Amino acid sequence: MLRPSKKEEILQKSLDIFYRNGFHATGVDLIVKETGISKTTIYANFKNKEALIAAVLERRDENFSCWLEQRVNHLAQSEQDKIYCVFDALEEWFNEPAFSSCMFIKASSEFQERDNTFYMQSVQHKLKLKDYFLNLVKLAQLPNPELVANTVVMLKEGAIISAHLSLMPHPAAHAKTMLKELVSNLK
Amino acid sequence: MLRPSKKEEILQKSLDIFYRNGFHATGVDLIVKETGISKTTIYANFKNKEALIAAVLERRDENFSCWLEQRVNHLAQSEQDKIYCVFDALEEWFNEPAFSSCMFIKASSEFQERDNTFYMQSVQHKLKLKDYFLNLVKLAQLPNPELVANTVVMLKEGAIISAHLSLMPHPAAHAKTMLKELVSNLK
DNA sequence: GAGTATCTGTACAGATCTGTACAGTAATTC
DNA sequence: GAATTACTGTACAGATCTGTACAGATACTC
Repeated sequence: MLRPSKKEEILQKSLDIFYRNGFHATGVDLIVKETGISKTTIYANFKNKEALIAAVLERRDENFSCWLEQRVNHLAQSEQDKIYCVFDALEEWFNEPAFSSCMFIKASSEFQERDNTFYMQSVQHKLKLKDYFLNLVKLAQLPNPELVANTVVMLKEGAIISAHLSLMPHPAAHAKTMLKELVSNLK
Repeated sequence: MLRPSKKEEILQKSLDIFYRNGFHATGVDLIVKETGISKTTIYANFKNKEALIAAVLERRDENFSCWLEQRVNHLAQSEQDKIYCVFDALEEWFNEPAFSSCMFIKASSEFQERDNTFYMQSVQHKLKLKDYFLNLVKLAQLPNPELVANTVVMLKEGAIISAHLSLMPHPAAHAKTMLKELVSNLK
């Protein structure tokens, strides 16, 4: 059996490299160079580059969902507050030096066919988050939770693009304000 | 002198191919195959693939801005209505069979370095549209035009991603509703 | 410490990609 | 209709990319 630590190392470092450098633009030789792990070992752990990308996206999905939930739980003062704290967490993310848009927006930009595995993984990630938002909205006992969850999705995606392209200052804060105003109209 | 029509043909058809297939994933040989124009002629008109992409993005910027302005002018019942009709135009765009996200979101996904030419072209395109929205907001005599223009940008980008990944039904209509509610709170 | 599993390094096959060379063809110009 | 200009087609150099082969080194196991 291969030791799990090597596979983990390849996965984690590849995640960074693909996030930073893109999918098509990143060759396996670059991963070899930046990880210091031989190409033979990489191909012993992952059938091919596609399998590595699939694993990277799966891991990213877990990492991001987990991180977001933890930050929201930490930042929120109450159950009602959680849905708004999503945007405080986003602001933290945008302010990280390594922030460079959302990995799944980038994946679905490079792999656009509807039947492409990576495109579908991207959709699944976004729908999973939408479902999480739906739960938070219900937790806050807001009316019309499906609609509000869609609102949160729209604001989140808009904020990510706005942050990535520096289209405005503090996009997440602005999105949070927008959400609060929209919710106050519902009541 | 080369006839302008060939250069035009290369440019227009390349635009479609890059939009559909991505930048890294599209080789010059594919452009040769799909245009029926020889590689020699392509390289006679464009110094290299980079120059072709730059020209494609420039053209896309012109096409999209022009198309949006025309659709808004056609759809709007009044000057005050124009800013909201941006989202009616977006809905039309999303419903086109060939719709596949925004070319500049995709360009900035594939070319992420801040000093990359294509990344910068993408930012410029988005800022140009933001300026157009600012003018429409002022035309509608809304308070705090800078803020509302940012709101429009955020909703537009969020709607594009939501449409591309099919995260909800009618994202543009939802965004339009959101904008109207937010504006009604300002007054 | 012998044997086994894991990893490295290099080398390379085969595909693909950018960009160029060049001979020949079609169209324009004078 | 001769000369120039624009375009095609093929071929290819050189770089790069995926994936494999294989010999040797290193670490783990009993």
